[in-house]
Amino acid sequence: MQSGPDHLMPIAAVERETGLPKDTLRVWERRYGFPQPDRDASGDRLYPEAQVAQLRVVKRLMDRGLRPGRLLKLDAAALQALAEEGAGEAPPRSALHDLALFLLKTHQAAELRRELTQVLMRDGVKRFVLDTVAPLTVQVGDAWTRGELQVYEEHLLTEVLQAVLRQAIAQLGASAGPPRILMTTLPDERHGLGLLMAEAMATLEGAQCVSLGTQTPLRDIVAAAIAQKADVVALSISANASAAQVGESVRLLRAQLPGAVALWCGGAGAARLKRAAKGIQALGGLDQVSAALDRWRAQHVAARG
Amino acid sequence: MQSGPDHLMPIAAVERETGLPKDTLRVWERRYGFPQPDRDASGDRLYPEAQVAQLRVVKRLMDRGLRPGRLLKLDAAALQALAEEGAGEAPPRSALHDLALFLLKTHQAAELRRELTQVLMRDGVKRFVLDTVAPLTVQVGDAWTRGELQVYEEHLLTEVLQAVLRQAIAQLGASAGPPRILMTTLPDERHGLGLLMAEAMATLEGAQCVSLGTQTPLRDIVAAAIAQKADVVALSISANASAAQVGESVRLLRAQLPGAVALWCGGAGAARLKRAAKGIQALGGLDQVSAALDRWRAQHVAARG
DNA sequence: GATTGCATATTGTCCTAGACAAAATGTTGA
DNA sequence: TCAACATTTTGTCTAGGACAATATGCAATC
Repeated sequence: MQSGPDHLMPIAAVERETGLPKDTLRVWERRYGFPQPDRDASGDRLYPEAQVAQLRVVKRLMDRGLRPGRLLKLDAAALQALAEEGAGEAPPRSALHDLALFLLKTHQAAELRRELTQVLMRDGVKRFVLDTVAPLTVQVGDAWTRGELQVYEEHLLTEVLQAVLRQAIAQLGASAGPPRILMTTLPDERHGLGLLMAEAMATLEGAQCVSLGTQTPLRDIVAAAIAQKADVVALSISANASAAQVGESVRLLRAQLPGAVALWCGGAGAARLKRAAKGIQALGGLDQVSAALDRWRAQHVAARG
Repeated sequence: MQSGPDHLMPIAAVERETGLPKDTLRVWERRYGFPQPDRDASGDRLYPEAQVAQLRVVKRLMDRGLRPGRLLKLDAAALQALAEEGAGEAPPRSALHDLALFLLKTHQAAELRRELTQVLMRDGVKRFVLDTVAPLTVQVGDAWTRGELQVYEEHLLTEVLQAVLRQAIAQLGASAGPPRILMTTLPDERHGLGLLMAEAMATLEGAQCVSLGTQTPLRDIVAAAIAQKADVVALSISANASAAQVGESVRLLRAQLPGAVALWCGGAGAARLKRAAKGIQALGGLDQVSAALDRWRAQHVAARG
């Protein structure tokens, strides 16, 4: 992050940095009076770092379901208070997390990977996912909100974590039994880390996972579910996706999948699904994967036995 | 890819699909009369698949350095001819490539990875990179141009290839000696595959590579080069990046790096660097990594001896 | 009380047409 | 052959309006 209290960014940079489209930034300025960037000699917007920081907080709160109409009337202090209030349980900040963030900022990807692999070996897959990976992603999200982390540094961490998790999954895969779970995300979802964590948890519990990766078109999900004779289709839904779009997609998917195939949704975005329609099961967290599997097996043994 | 001869896409979808910003699409229509999309009831643009296909070809040719002013006057046939002419050596289409594309389209990532790893074991790292990975990326680029591959499918292949290459590099790393090479990309470069191929080649030749991953800010490259006591800084530059931006960045980097540190540039974008300024060495292809290393070692032994 | 239906408010994205600075190209002179 | 300058090309930005999709508030019903 460039320092200097009066560091100014053009609108395209703000779009990259915050993920808010240029059109949206302009219309917010017109409607709500915020952000209110400076202008250069030819009238182009130049956003002070402070406003960009506030926009990051706004983005974060919107991902939790709050709406811009309210947020953009608040000043920086009120916004900050709201963010901290809603943050829920203070994330346990460990020495490992600090080390990871440091390695990330100094681009020592290989070192970071080695460190994480070591933790994985020491704690085992389950504890690694629940106590290290999941909190780390939260920490990194917070660090991004505070402007301490570049977007590409977040990408780098994601890459490293994915590599470590894949390696872990590959070493588990041998003893796989039912149910067969088809894991993927919806077409506009680009976050694959949650998916991978879920895959690790499920594989650990002895399920047989087949991952299609991210951004699979609905028709392909359906086709693969049938071709692979999946018992369960599991979707990972991040906080980014618009609730409406997701709801529609999930409903459509449920309609097109064979009735016998269960549909599980996890991730921050899954919590925002209205009342989960029948035939759609929302998992509140990674720790519920195990319970969901137990339930499925109980029902299935009963049905078959 | 949705079929149907009259499949229509809104402008946002075209942006996603082609990588051409909405603003650019609109100004091209105003200036050159192409593309000329249909309109829906409320006047919003709807692009027929044929025009999107042509836009993909235009994008491809622009990455080779051609300018839109010329390209957009041509009709589909002329454009196609130009594309095939410039394509140079026909890429050797092997059975493996067809298999890889098939596995990609059916989302069988794990299977694909297994297949590629097998080829890697059979052929060795050098032949794997030169004969399999590099041609495969070309094939995939072509397939994208023809609209046969979704963007996310390209991402998926990239991920798989990166995983396989990383694994290969990790197993080579033991016997590393001079020169120490710091490998990375410029800040706006998001393609990391070329970097990884280069790293594999260099590691294979006994060099000691330290990778910073993609999108490293200039200051961080300089800082890392000094901290790591690098002999060489190697940049991977894809066809996407604007030649001017790249030129400026490279010049700046050269100025800030210690004089004793060599600066190597590779990738399709490196070829477009004007006359390479003194102190900047452009590598024309992956097969030149080995020669560049030999040269460096010869000079360095001579200087020291 | 919980759910459904409908009116209202909010919100993101798209539109037009103009402007301008940065980059590429062409031209001139050493 | 190279540098300096003029011209054209090109991408990105601006303003203010519009509209459809979504969320919210409220009434009516099971």
